[in-house]
Amino acid sequence: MNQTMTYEDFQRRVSSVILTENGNCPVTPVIQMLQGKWKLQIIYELCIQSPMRFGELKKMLTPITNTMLTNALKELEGDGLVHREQYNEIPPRVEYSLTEKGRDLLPVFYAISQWGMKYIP
Amino acid sequence: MNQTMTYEDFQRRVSSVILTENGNCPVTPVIQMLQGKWKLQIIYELCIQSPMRFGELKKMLTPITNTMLTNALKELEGDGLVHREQYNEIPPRVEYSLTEKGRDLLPVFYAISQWGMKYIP
DNA sequence: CCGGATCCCCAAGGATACTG
DNA sequence: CAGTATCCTTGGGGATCCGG
Repeated sequence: MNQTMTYEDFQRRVSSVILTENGNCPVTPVIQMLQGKWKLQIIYELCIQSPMRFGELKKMLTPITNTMLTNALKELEGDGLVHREQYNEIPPRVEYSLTEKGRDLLPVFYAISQWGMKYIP
Repeated sequence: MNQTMTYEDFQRRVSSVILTENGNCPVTPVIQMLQGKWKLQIIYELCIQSPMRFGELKKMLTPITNTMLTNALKELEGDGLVHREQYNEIPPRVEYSLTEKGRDLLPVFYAISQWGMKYIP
């Protein structure tokens, strides 16, 4: 998959790659899931260090606002990529980490990274 | 890269995967490049058949409007993913095809597709 | 400390009419 | 046929203030 392929090779393979049996494209929902100004950065921070508290994430992602961080984390949790662990203490403590589903995105990031290193100056 | 890895493996590898030497993340610009409601569908159509004329693309992507298709194609051409070939005939004819840079996205689509087939019901 | 609730802004998305 | 030009709508992104 890594060397440059001819257009004929590409066309021969593409239907099995980006189209499933029922005719749906599995790529679109994944791209949509990773959209949003802060999501990739949040995932990246949780890759480097995990778990992370809300305040730690906010500090790393400055100048993100509380609202934006809360919304992004909720969506990531809703998509099953991030796990939220709440401890009922005073003062409150909440820790975020990647799920297995989130960690399984690594091959995706790897492929994108390879492409980016080749084509992004 | 394909079997599930432990979180320790993941953390050990991630910095080399989604962070380059200069500290920039090469993933973000690629995701941004693929954003937009119609771009992935356009790329997909050009994978299946190429070259395609403006009207053919418009027909395949119904109910896309002229404005949206024009904008998306211009951005894709500006990013070097799509090639535009104009023939000075009457009536006018313009054909679009993927560049090598665009075809090289196949490993990315493949990785996303694998993830999607595992996690998207 | 970790958010929720509101209100605002602007760019992306889109409908419609027109043209070389 | 392959677009342009124009105007309109929508929702993601964000600032600010409030609460358990």
